[in-house]
Amino acid sequence: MVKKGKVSSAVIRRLPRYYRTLEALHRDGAVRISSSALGKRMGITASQIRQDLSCFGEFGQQGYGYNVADLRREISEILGMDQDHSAVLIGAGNLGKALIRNFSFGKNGFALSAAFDADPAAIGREFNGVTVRAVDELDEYLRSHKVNVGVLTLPRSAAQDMAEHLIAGGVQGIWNFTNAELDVGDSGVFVENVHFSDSLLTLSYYISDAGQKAEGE
Amino acid sequence: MVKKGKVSSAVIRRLPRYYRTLEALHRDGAVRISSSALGKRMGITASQIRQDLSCFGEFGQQGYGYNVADLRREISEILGMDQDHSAVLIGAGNLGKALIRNFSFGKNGFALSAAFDADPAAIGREFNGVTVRAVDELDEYLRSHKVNVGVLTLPRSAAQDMAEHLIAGGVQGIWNFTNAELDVGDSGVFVENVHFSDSLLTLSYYISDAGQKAEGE
DNA sequence: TAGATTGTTAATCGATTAACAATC
DNA sequence: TAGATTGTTAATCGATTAACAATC
Repeated sequence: MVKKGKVSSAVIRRLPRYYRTLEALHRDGAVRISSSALGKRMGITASQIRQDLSCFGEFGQQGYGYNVADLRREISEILGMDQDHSAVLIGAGNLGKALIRNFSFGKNGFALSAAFDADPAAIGREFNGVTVRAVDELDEYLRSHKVNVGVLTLPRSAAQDMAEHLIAGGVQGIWNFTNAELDVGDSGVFVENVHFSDSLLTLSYYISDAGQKAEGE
Repeated sequence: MVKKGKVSSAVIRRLPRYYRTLEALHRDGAVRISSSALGKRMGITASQIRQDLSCFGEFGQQGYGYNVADLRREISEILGMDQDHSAVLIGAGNLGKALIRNFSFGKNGFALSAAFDADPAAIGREFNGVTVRAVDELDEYLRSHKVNVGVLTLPRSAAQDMAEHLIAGGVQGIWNFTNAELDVGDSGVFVENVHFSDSLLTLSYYISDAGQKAEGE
């Protein structure tokens, strides 16, 4: 049912939001929704929703709209949420611990299987069922376990080095919380950045004296 | 020197990255850079850089390029980094504490002046010079202090309610780390979302079986 | 000066929106 | 059936890239 050509990243970046909205609708007990109702709720056009979905298949029914549970499941499959991805986290400092304890990897289709840290004081501690190991053990761990994604929550200075270990270890993606711009060469590894700074500076622009004109998201 | 019309959000979202790159160049001792060299480093076209910058003024010199330190400062001003913004954080759980301790608000032009939490056990504790207060005191705090931005690092269930307190208290922006889609009505308050889930799901798509075609950022 | 590089205008490309026949 | 709503094609809009005169 899921066909894919080359889909633009603009479309891909909207998929998680569709998923999240459908999840909320489902939680509220909605059974069906039309593209126009969904568009109104999300603040985008019905046309865009239908156009986006048409990249992957036909999920609706004329005169009816979309079944909420079905469409949610379809999108979750498109996003690969059913593929039992595994992840390891590197850098069990404040942010790393916050992710281990509060972020639900499971709900997003990931199993967080291990965490690593360079600080001897952190090693051996366990958070939310995940034990912190010595970073020296990373290479060996990657050899003996299938790991799809490495999560980088460590100081910028160590980021590139650890990224290279992850790439050598065969990960397919890096979820990068450091401020570093990672160089993955021609490895084909996908880097998804979460740059807190960039985000706050964008906000800064819009609330600053000169940026007043443009409002909204 | 800084002129602004209505600048597209595509341009705005690139500004922090320009700033970050110029910051790195400056750290490495670079004095001047041309749009083509900067473009090569960032993986975008020289044309785009010149086009982007032209929204705000003329910062270069024919035959020379741009002075790194000057352009960095110009962009920091465009982003409002010199405007002494203040912020309060709501929700001093793991993520909130991680931000208080690790994220440099100061480097981004913000002073984090207070944190609030609903849990009595958290109240009174101090992290990185910021004391955690009872969330009941928020309204009064906002009345007696000028606060530009509220940072939401609390459970989704409480997010909308707290957003409304922030809006009533006169903030201009909300930095939202919760998974909730906030409704700010016609307040004009700008919401900048950091949706971890959306980010990880995007990564999930690109590393999943069907998403293989498209690589790179 | 000659070469390099800007800022800007024009051309291209891609993404969003509108329209509508198909059909549940 | 009649009304509603899809999937898709065409039209529009906006963003990116190319080209080039101006000039340091």
